[in-house]
Amino acid sequence: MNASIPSNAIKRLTLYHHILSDCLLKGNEYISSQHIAELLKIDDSQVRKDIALCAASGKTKVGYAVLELKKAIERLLGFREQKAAFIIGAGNLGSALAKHTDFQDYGLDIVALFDNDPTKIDTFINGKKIYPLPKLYQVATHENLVNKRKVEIALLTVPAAAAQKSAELLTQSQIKYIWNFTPTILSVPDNVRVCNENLVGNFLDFTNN
Amino acid sequence: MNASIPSNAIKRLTLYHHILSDCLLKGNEYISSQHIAELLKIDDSQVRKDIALCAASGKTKVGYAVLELKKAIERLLGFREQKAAFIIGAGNLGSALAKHTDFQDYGLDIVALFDNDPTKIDTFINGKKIYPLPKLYQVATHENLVNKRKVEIALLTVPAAAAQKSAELLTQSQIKYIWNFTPTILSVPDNVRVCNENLVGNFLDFTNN
DNA sequence: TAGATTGTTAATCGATTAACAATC
DNA sequence: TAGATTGTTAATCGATTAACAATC
Repeated sequence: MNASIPSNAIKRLTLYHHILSDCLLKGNEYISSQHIAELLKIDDSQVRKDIALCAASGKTKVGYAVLELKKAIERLLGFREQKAAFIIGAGNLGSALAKHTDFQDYGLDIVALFDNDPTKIDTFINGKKIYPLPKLYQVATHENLVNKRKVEIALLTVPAAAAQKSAELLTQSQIKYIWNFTPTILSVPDNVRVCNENLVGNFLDFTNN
Repeated sequence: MNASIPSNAIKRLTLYHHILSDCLLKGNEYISSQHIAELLKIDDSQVRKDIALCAASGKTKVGYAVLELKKAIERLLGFREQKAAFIIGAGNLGSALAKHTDFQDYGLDIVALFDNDPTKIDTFINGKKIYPLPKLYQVATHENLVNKRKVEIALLTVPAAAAQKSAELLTQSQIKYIWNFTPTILSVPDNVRVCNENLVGNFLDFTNN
């Protein structure tokens, strides 16, 4: 919620949070910055600096209280407050994301899917209904079929060829954030933000460096 | 292939490459750094600097030759040379990745999938066979059932609860790169590299900034 | 005490942006 | 010519790492 947290810190804090959840399961009460750093193969002073952002404090000689630190991260990143989102495209990827249990825990609430395949319409994935894509505008703006909540986020998982057209429908439907899982560059108005889930880029970086 | 290319540059160059493919389809012969920058909402001198890395050169007043630049990026990032990989977990996410047409174009060649579900064994996804997970070691090291190619990369798409155990099987099977799509932190030996596809982190960063 | 760990400052390193001469 | 664009250097900005006093 605080715009001044660096992107990289947000991403690392999310990973720390995963580690802390693990610790709780294992019954570990304390963890040191060094231990976290080791698991992620990063610098331990970086870990302490990131933790300082959440105003959590540790104990000399023992480290950080796992439960307390976990809650501090949750407060900082604000994932208690749920954000509603649509998934556009109910293929394998859309389905996988609709089932991704973590999203719910981290503040992303998938409220519905949209697809063009008639055999999928009105079926459910993980309790979430699939609507016909042409109904998006209606669902998003007027009828508010889904919990009367304002939905500003869409996960775009349609085939590449349909991506730009879908993006246009999304902007017309007052979506403000498009999380783009397709391997295409979308052209959208300035008031819409796109985040490219650049899988190929991640792969090339991973195996080249 | 050149370890000195900054991560961010690699990721941006991949996006430029997507844009260039689009241009070709549309029949545009030239593109300016400004135009690319606009599409990605970044700085135009950044684009020129990234392009300088591939030793491609543009023309004053007209920009860069699309086809030439595209090839230069391909040379730089080396995705002509295919790298073989396994997908571990043939659920929705694994299936989606197995069908992802882009991977092939960018040098990632999925050669087989592995799963524990008996109903999936010996079926095919996008022409790629699904093997029983316990056979991984054998396939990866001895029999070399798959094209006699050395496979060092695995995409991990199993349920979170099975992630660590799968990672151990992978390291035993001489996998060197684990692209981790599960929301867990893996503990692996130092000679194995893990890349965490941190979806939740990307989401939090995207909607907070 | 000796040793381990935090919290924080300073130093380093790298990435982005600004600026502009050169070019066509 | 005037204007647009590259290529590159310099300036800025931000992120990571090193170092170490304070603490228990």
